[in-house]
Amino acid sequence: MDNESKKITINDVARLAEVSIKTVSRVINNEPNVRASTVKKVLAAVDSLNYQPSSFARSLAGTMTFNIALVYSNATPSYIYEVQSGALEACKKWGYELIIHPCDHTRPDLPTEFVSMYDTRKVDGILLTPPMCDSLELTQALENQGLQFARLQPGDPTASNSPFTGIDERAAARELVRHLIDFGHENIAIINGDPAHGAAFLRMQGYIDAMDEAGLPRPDEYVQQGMFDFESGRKCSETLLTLDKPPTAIFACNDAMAAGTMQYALKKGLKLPQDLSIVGFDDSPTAERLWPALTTVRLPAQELAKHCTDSLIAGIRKQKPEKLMGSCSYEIILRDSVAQNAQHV
Amino acid sequence: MDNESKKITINDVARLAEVSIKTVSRVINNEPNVRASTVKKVLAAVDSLNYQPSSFARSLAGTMTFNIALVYSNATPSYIYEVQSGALEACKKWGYELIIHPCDHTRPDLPTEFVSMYDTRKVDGILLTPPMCDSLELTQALENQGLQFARLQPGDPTASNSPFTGIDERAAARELVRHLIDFGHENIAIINGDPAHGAAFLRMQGYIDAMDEAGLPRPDEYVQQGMFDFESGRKCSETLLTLDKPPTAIFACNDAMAAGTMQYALKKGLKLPQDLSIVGFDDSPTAERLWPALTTVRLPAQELAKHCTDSLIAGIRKQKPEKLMGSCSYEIILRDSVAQNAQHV
DNA sequence: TTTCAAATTGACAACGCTGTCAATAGAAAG
DNA sequence: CTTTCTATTGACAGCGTTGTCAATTTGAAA
Repeated sequence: MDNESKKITINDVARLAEVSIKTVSRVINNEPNVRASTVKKVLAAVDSLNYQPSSFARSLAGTMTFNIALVYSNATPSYIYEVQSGALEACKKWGYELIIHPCDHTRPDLPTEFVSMYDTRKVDGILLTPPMCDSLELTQALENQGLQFARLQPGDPTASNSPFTGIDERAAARELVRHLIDFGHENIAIINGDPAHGAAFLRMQGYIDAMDEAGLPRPDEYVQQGMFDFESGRKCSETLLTLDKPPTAIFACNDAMAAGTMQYALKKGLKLPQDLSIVGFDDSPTAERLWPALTTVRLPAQELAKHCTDSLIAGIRKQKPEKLMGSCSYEIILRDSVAQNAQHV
Repeated sequence: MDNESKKITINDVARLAEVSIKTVSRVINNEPNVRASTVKKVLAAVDSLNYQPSSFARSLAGTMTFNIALVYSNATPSYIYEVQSGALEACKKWGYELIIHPCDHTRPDLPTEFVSMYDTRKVDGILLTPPMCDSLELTQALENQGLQFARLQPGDPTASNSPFTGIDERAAARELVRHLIDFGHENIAIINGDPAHGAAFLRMQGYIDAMDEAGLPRPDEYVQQGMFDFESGRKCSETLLTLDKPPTAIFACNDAMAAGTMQYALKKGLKLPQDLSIVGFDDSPTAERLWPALTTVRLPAQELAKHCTDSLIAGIRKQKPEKLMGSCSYEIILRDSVAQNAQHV
């Protein structure tokens, strides 16, 4: 324990290493053109003194803030928690701080708000979560201002050439619906997600892919528009299950809506999964706690966020990211909410 | 829109207001001994220029960092999300930034880790969430170092004279168990939470209060030790429900364990709530999504965190907090997981 | 050996604010 | 109308870095 420890500055390190403070600064920042032997000397001094550069001074004097903003709007707590954990990991690796910035994605002055964070030098870049990563208006505004950002789970990666990370939502949804079909279901409905989310579109496409491949009909009334929340899941399932010819399986585009569906069905007295098979998407904590436990696809949000943040910072520092990738692998989690179609021949 | 806008500094404001930069600084920081008319002039200049002080320069030059750390360990995502939202609100109000700091509460060098955040001037204070708010070793170490902190939901508020906020967990638990008793239950078991959490102790006390008041027996085997997680809820309920004389109602000390209990019971073929009444604690998002929807007590985590953070910052700034209070009100949320005891006379 | 460009290093002035302390203005007292 | 005290204001030196640019050293070519 160091008692009476004054704050260690770059001057102390410079003195101990017998170089100028500028050279210490160069070493700290990995700048080129420093003799290897000098680097060694400085590094030795740094950790002998346990020196930690003052981020305030660095930000004030330099051009970087070493801060990244995580912006989210209208979010699922557990999703944000995972995203944040991943982003934090990447930030730690690079020595960045994560600024948490909840906002409202429907506000028209969002671009201004973000650009201002950048102009006032609060952050060096922004991590855009859904649905903001899908707003062309927003991403283009940011691009025009030369603001660095990365997109988590964008519906259309090519909508911007900023870094992005996601899973192949379309393929995952297709595979999930295919699973239902394999269980003999033919009347499969979908509860779609908030159209502001690109993911909603992709999941719907996956549904279409699987149904069309199997040559199954997709009547209009089997396509319900939800909003990714529990309540909309309930409402949509009510509509579906009171149809003359109700579906025997429902693909809810996320777990929250699947939970709503499940609760409605149970309340109505249906036996699950015998009378109705349900699948969700996300593998949220709730999924395994329901009964029957929900079959869903695991969205590795933490991993995605980590790589996305890593790419963002790498871009800012003009270095290579850990892994060059826009896509992570997903996993279908088989649980108890799907059964063989009883009406099947 | 300001095109070509250079960064506005305190100098610009001083020039416009025709005062020295020091006077602007005084106004910005609400320091005393500035003539009212001067304050007005400066304030006018400030918002005419839309001036935002540089937090870096402020932190570098002054003694405050304007940062608060939110530390958590081993946490429930939705709980942390709520806490964070509340803390963020309070921070915004005071112009502080929230530093998110996940950690491991079992590490022996936690005190050192926190003190170091303070010594290296990363933060001005720390918001301690459960179970860290209950570690005497930790709080005393922080107190000895003169580090400012506040405790969210401490088991024993008097364990430190630092600010704290919570609900009356004991009374809430008592009321909840009372509810079960009112429904004719006599064989009521409890699945206790992680003993590292003071809240677990208080909830248990509430159970004891209610049972003793009603003159009901509390056999040892009706008291199971859980860990606040889903899995432990399952395990404990298995033990309880395979007893010779199983309980007709179970008080799980949080919703996650209640969900585990519910899933086990359902899997076993019990009819809920007819065969078994279950109550939880927290009112987590999962609670309303289960079927039957869970009767529980609403823990206003966001509100608690907001006030706790407010008190923390107020203490740091040596000002009065918005509300002087250690306790918020809770609410019993009646849903569908409790039924009249069928075995009752 | 001499020469010259490139590599390496350092001196010093910002960066935008606060702390200290001295200067000034205003109010109360004589 | 002075004098004294206090409220108000300003000048200036940091805070701990990085950016700029000049100085010095090095290495290879001449």
